Amino acid sequence: MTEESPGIDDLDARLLLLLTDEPRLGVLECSRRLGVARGTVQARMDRLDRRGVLTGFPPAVDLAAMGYGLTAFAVLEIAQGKRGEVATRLHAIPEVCEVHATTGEGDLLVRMVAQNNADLQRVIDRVVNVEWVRRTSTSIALSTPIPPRVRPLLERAVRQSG
Amino acid sequence: MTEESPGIDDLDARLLLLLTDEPRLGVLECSRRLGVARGTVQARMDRLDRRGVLTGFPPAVDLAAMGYGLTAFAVLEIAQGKRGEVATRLHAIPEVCEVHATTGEGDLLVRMVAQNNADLQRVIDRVVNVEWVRRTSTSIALSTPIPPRVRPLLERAVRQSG
DNA sequence: GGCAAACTGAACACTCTGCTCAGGGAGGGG
DNA sequence: CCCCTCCCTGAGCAGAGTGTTCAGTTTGCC
Repeated sequence: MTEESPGIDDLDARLLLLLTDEPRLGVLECSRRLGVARGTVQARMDRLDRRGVLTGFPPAVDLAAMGYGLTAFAVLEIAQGKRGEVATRLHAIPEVCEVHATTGEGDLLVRMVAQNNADLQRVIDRVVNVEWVRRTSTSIALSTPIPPRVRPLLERAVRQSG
Repeated sequence: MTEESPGIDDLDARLLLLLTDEPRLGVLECSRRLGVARGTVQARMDRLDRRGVLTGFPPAVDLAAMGYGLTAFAVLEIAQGKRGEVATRLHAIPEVCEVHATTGEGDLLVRMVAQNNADLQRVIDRVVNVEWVRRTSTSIALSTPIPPRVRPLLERAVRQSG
C-alpha cells in the first residue's frame, strides 16, 4: 500500500465506465460483464465510495423535460469580501443551479434555468439584483454541444493502467 | 388530463426528491416512504423516463477525488460558422467536461478539469489552440459555492401541486 | 350514469443482495 | 527461502426486492 489515495486502477475505471453506460446494473451483473467475482465488484464499489470517488447514483433529471427549457449563464462582479454573502443569497433562488467562484474578470459564474423568456427575465433580474452584485454579464445557452461528461477521463484511466 | 406533457405533479416531485436524497432506494422502499402502493411508484418511474424527465441514475464520480482537482472555464470566440467544427475538436479533448454555445460576447463556454497547474496549462493550451478559435478568456474555479443541484426546483414542484 | 385512468393490495416465481467462509496466488520483509 | 498480508475467487445461505399480473376500488370527465 505504497500510495493509493489518488487515482484509480484499471478495474475501478472499467467498473465506473460500465456503470456510466448502464447505471441500472446490479453488482452481480457488473461482475459478470467484467469477468471478476461478485465480491470483488462489491469491494471495489465500497472502496470507491469510501475514497469519495463514487459519491452515489443521483437521479438524472432533465430540466428541459420538466419545463425548464432555457439555460443561462451570468458572470457576476461583486463587492470586495462579499462572496459568501452573495452565494448565500443566490442559494435562495431555486433557478440557480450552479455557482462557481472564479479568477479573472468576474467573481462568480452562475448557471440558471427558466421556463420561458419572461421567466428568464424574472430570474435574471432576481440574480443581478442580489445585494453586493456590482456588475453582471449574462448570456443564454443556445445549445449544449458537449453535455456534462466524465467518460473520456475514465477511458483514459483504463488505458493508462490497463 | 388537460395538458400533461410539461411539468410533473406532486407525487412525481416527491419521488424525485426522495431519490435525490437517497438514490440507492429501491422501488419498494420508495413506496413505503411515500405511502403509496409499489405499483404506483413503478408506474411513476416508468412514466417519468418515458417522458424523458428521469434520464437515469448515472454514477456520480468526484473528479477531485480522482486526481482532477482543478476546474477552469474558458469562453471561446470562434470563426463564423465554425461552431460545429470547433465542438468536434473539443470533443476529442478528454479534460473538456462540458461545452455550451452561448449568446453574448463569447460563442462557446467550456468547462475543463486538470490534475495540477502544469496539467491545466497543457489543457488550456490545447483548447485555445483548436482551429478556428480566435479569442479566448480563461478563468479558474477557486471554489464551488453551489454545486450542481436540482433540488430547489423539485421542492417548488411539490409545493405548487401539493 | 358510465367510461377511462389511476391507485391499491395481493400473489407468483425469480433474481439479487448482504454476509460469511475457506482457499489460492502475488508481492514485500525478514 | 519462508512467512505474512492483501486481494481475488467461488461457494453457500437467508432474506429482501424485482418484474409481472390480477381483480377491485376510487377519481374525474363526458
